[in-house]
Amino acid sequence: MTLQLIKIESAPDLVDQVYRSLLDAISDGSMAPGARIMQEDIAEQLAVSRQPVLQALRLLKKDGFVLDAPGRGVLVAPLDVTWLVQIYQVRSALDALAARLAAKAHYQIDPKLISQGRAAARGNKVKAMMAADVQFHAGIYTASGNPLIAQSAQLHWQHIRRAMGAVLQVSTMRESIWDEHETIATAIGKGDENAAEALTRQHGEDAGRNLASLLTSALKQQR
Amino acid sequence: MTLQLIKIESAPDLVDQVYRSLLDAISDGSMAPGARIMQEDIAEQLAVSRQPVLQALRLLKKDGFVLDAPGRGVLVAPLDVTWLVQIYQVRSALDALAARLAAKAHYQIDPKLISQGRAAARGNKVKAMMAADVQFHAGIYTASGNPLIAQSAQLHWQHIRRAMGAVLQVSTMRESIWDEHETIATAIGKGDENAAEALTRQHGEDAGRNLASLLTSALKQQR
DNA sequence: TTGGTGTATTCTGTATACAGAGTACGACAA
DNA sequence: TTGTCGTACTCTGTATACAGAATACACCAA
Repeated sequence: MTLQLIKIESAPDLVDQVYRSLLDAISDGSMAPGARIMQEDIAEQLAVSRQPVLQALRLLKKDGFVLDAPGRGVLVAPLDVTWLVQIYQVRSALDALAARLAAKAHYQIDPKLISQGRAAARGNKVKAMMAADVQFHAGIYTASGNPLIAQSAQLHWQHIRRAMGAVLQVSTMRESIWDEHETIATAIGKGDENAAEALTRQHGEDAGRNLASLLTSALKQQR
Repeated sequence: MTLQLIKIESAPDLVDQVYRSLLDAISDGSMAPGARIMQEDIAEQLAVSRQPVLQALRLLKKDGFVLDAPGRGVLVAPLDVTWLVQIYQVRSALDALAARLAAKAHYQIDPKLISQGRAAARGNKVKAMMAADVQFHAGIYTASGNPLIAQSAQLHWQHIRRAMGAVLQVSTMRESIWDEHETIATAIGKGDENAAEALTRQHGEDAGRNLASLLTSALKQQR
C-alpha cells in the first residue's frame, strides 16, 4: 500500500482562522499600516474569545506583520521601504535557488500559467495580475521540490501584496514581466541552471527596485 | 537628537521563556526526536500554566521543530535527512546572498573570528566548534545589513545544531572549513562579490552534503 | 484466539476570571 | 500658562475552568 492517501487535514482551529483573517485584512490594506490593534475588538468582530486572538497576534508578530507597542498592545506594521527592499533581496535569492533546482529537473512549466498571465496583464484588474504573478512563481517553488522555499516565500508575498495595494498604480505591472517569465520558463525547461538562476534573480531585483521606488513616492505623497 | 538610543526591551514574557527553553532542549537533543510532548508536563516542569506552553508550542510548530500528531498533541519533529538537505539548500542561498551584500560593502570581517575558529577546531569540544562556526556566519549576516537574512538563518542553524548533535562525531568538522572561511572573508574584504557569493554557496553545499551523509549513516546505525 | 463495540480516560483547545503594568487625564502648584 | 503629581481606567498576559474529541483498554461474541 504505497499509494499516496489524501492526508486528513486537522480541522483548522480558531487560532488559524483568526490568523488568516487578520493576515488577509492586513495584506489587502483593510487594516491600515500603523493602526492599533485591540484584542477585544478583534475577538468581538470574529465572535471568539480573546485567547485565539492573542495567539494569532503572536504568530503575526513573528512574521513581521504586527509590531509590539509596549504598553499599548500591538500595531499593524507600518509600510517601510527599507523593509520591502530586504524582503525582495531574500525573495530574489530564494526564487533564484528555486529556478536552479527546477532547471536541474528539466521541469516543464505549464504554458497556461504564462498565457493566462499575459491575459491578466492586458486586463486592468490589479488583483488578477497579482494573482497570476504569484501563481507563476509558486509554480517554480513547486518545481523546485523544496517545500521550505515555498513556505518562506509565501510570507514574503503577503508583504509584497500589501505594498502593491498601497501603491495601487496599475502601471506597476509592466507587461514585460511576462516576457521575462517566459524566458525563465524556457531556461528551466531546457535545464539551463545558470541561466534560469541568473534570469530569475535579475527579474526579482528589477521588480524590487521598481516597487520600492513606487512605494517611496507613494509614501511621500501621502504626507 | 538623531543618536541611536538603546531600545528598551520589553520584558520577555512567559511564552518567550517557554519557547526558548523548549527550543534549546530540542536543539541540543535533550528532547528526543519523535518524543511526545504533553502540555501539562512541560507546564509543571517550568512552573507555569498550560497557556504559555500552548502558545510556545504553536510557535515551534510554525518553525518546524514540532509536528502535529492529531489526537495525540504534538511530537518533537523526527530527524529527517530530506528536511535537512532542504534546510541547507535554503541556508546556502541566504549565506551566498549575505556574502554578496557584505562584499558590496567591502566589509572587513574581524580576523579574530577566524583565529578563534581555528583554535576551536584544534580542540575537541564539539560545542565550541559549532559556536565558532555559527559566529563566523552570523558575522556575515550582520555585515550584509539585511536583518531578515539573520532572522531566517537563525532558525536554520537550530535545525542544523540538532542534526549535528545527533551525529556527534567530532570528525564532522574538518579543519578545512576554516580555510574556506578565510577565503570567503578575504573575498568579502576585497569586495569581490561574485567570488564571495560563489565560495559561500559552495561552502554551504559541501557542508550540507557532508552532514546529510553522516546523518544518514547515523540514522541507519540506530535502527 | 481474534475482531468488534462500548466505556472511561486523557489531552487538547476555548472561554472566563483575575492581577498587574502602563497610559491618559485632571487637579494643583509655581 | 506650564509642569508635576496622583488617580482612574484600559488593556494585556497568565491562570483556572470547562467542554469536546480521540485514544486505549476491557469485555463480549464468533
